[in-house]
Order: sequence, then structure tokens, then C-alpha cells
Amino acid sequence: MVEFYSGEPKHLLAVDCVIFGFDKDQLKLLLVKRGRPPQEGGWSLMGGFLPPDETLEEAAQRILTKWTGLKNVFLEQFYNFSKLDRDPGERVLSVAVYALIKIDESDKELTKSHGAEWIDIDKIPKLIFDHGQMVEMALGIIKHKSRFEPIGFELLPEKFTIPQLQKLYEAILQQKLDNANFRKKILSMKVFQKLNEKDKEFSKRGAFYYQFDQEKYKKLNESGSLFGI
Amino acid sequence: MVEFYSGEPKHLLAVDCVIFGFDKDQLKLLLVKRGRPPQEGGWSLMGGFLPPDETLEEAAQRILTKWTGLKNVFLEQFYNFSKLDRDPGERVLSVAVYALIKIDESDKELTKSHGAEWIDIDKIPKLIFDHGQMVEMALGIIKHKSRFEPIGFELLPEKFTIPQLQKLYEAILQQKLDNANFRKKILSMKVFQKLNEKDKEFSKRGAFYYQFDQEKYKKLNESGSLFGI
DNA sequence: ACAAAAGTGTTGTGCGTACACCCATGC
DNA sequence: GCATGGGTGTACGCACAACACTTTTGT
Repeated sequence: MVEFYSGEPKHLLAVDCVIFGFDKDQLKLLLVKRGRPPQEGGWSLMGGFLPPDETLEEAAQRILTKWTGLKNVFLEQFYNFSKLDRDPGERVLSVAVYALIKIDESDKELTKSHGAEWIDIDKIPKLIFDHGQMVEMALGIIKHKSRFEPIGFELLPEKFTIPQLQKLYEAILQQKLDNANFRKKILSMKVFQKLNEKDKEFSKRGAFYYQFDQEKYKKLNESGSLFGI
Repeated sequence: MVEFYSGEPKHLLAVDCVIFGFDKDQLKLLLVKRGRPPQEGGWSLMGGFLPPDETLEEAAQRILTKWTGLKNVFLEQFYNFSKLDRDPGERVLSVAVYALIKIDESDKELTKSHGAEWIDIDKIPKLIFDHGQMVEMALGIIKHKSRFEPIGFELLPEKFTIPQLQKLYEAILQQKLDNANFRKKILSMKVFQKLNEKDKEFSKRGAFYYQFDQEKYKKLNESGSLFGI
């Protein structure tokens, strides 16, 4: 094989994942205590070095599967952290990725067996390196994004109620929403299917389950109209 | 020095810049014919390998200065291209960056002497590797971003007229805008200073120059209100 | 005088917000 | 029968789009 770029500098490249989940009415993050030096034992995101034979997305999906058992997770790279001394070990660049997963579909045993934990978003401990900054940034991004794209559904079970969805948005946007208006807004998009079944976990009366209709959403999206919560 | 991560895979990492400019009423891109194999002679973005002692932003700024003479340019990384065979030479990951510059302040001689050219956005030739995809993506991003943040001013001279600004937005959004409404919208934000001076290049009557008031914008932005064109 | 671009005024519609209200059910 | 959360109805105001209109000036 011809080496076109011999002599050019090479870099260690990590992939770090900010993994969001939602349970009850809490937005959560998957964290683990780092198992190798430097800063062994500090709270960390899930990550790893990029192997020679994987794209960044493939590496991120592999990491997600390793810790949650899930495949084809919704994820997006959002920033490269490239400060020279960000890792006190050696120079490592990190591609930060955020992922949205349905906790109820994840393999909790697997997660536990690796020593990872779901931690409420408002109880995040100090993290190693610049991982705290990554979380901050990812939060800002899903906050912004949730206003224009229906990313919420990635975090909820297949069947969910409108009040549940509202709680999720309140957790992401960190503000109370008017339930009447939220309901109208959401249903006006017509990307939902109402099911003939109620959830009675949170109230006596019970709330109807809905399902996200991917097909309808695609059509809507292609026709150019946006979300806007 | 302790090697914490010896044995981990290393990668070639390029920085490629999608450089936007605006002249008259045309959005333009800075392109150059590639000077080394593979695909020598094909149209390419400005780029280079990341050196061991630079952050990505520093590398991008250095590249911008090399081709335009400008410093402290507005730029943002937006995506990593990591397909295994994206560069037919060797595996190279590329951090794509877009930059917005004021052509009128750039060193056109320098640009020319390096053989680079400003090319109208609707006359972009086929580009090497995945550079075409990078341009597509960058366009989508500034289109989206221009609706919520005042990135337009990065592309115009210090002094500009409202009709000029409108033409820029029309070029970015690729649609005609109503001049009456555009004007009202822009001026309602109150982040402009009207100057007592007219530009007569484009009309007999002449249009008043305005200046972007960074201070006012910062205050506005901090108080949470957004742009929304 | 007229063309052409800059700039103003007016009006209707739709959407978000606020908030009052009714409904179903377990205790 | 009352507390609790689910769900509906209405009314106001603002932001925006549409478009008719006036102003300025070079030729």
C-alpha cells in the first residue's frame, strides 16, 4: 500500500458519550467510575479510543451497546474537545457524542454489572477531565433541539401519555409548562396515535396512551414545516 | 514522560474549512485546486493536518490566516467525517469547520497568490473526497443558524445598509424576503446604530449605513430573548 | 417625467399565553 | 363528597405576512 501521508502527525482520538435517559419525571445521565489511570475512580462518561476500523458513529454505537444492551440508538456527535492538556495522561482529542435512550428497554443488569449508574441530572457529581463541560454542552443542545425536533420520543417508552411527555419537556427545558397549551400544541402536530388504553400509574382518572407516528412525522418534516414547542 | 496510553491506535486528523464570503449580492465560497496527490488538481476546501501542538480552533484560524490574511475569524467546527475510505490515500478523519469572513477586509492578493478563488455558491464545481458533503452541511447549518443568531454581520463590512443585509439573508435562506417586513424585523431588535451617511452604489436615492452594536446585542442575548428572522 | 430603489403605513390572520372551567376516579 | 390530576374552551395580544403607498434622486 502506498503511504500518501507518511510523516504527518497522528493523534489519539477518544469517543465520549453523554447518555441521557428519562425515568418517572427525572432526566438522568449514565455515569461510571473510571477504571484506569489517570484519575482512576473519578466519575466519568462512557468512552473509549477510536479503533482503526470504525467510524465515530460505529464506535459510539458499540459503546452504547456495551453499557445498555441497546442497538441503533439515537445519537449525534456535537463537539471535539481538543485542548492540549485536557487529558492529564497524554494528548487525546475527544469526540463528544450525546445519546438518547429508552431506559425501560435497556438491559439494566448489564449496566449494573459494569458498575455504571443512572444519576439524576441535578445530582451530577464532579466529573473527570472536561466531561463536566461535555454534559453542560449536551444539555444546551438537547434543550435547543427539543424545541424544533421531536427528540423527546427517543427517551420515552413506545407508549406514553401526554402528561408524561410534558414532564419530560419540563425536565429538559427546566421550566414548568402550561398543560392545556402543551397538549394543544403537541396534538396539533398530528404525529400521534391515540390508543384505547389508559395509564393509571400517576392518577386516578388515568391518562390515555399515545404512540409517535414516525410516518406522519416524516411527511410533515419533508413538507418543510417544523416543530416549535 | 509516562505514556498512559501506549498501544492505543492513532489517527491522521485533518481540519477542512468551508469559508463563506459575501460580495454584492452573492454568497461565495473560497476554493482551491488541490496541490498534492491523491486527486491532485481537483477542487478542494482549505485544509491541513492537525499538528501535535494546536487545538482544532487554532489550526483552523491558522488556515484562515494563511489564505485570507484575517485573524480571529468567526468559525465553528460542525462535524467529523470519519468514513474509513473517505480519503483514497490513507485513513484520515476530518474535522469540518465553517468560517464567515468579510471579503472586503481580506487580503485578496494573498488569496490570489495561493491560487485560491471565490466562487459563487450556485456555481460550485464538483469537489474532492467528501468536501461537497461538507459544503452542503455547512449551508444547512448557516441557514438554520441565521434565523436565530446574528451571524449575518460576520459576512458584511463594518458599515452596511438594510437592503444589503436583506440581500445577504436572501442569499443564505435562498428565498426572497419582503423588504418592508425585513426592515421592521431587523430594526425592532434595536441592535443597530444608524449612521449619518448614505451608500449610493446600488440606488439613486441612497440607503443609510448602519452598524451592528455588539454591546446591545450581548445584553439582549443575555436577557434570553432570541433573534428569529 | 419617469423609473427604480429606499423606506413607511395599514390591516388581517394565526399562534402562543393565560386562565377559567369541566371530567373521571379512588379514597 | 372532595381532592387530584386529566382534559377542554375561550379570550386577548402580539408577531408576522401581505401589500398598498410615499419618498428621493439620477437620467
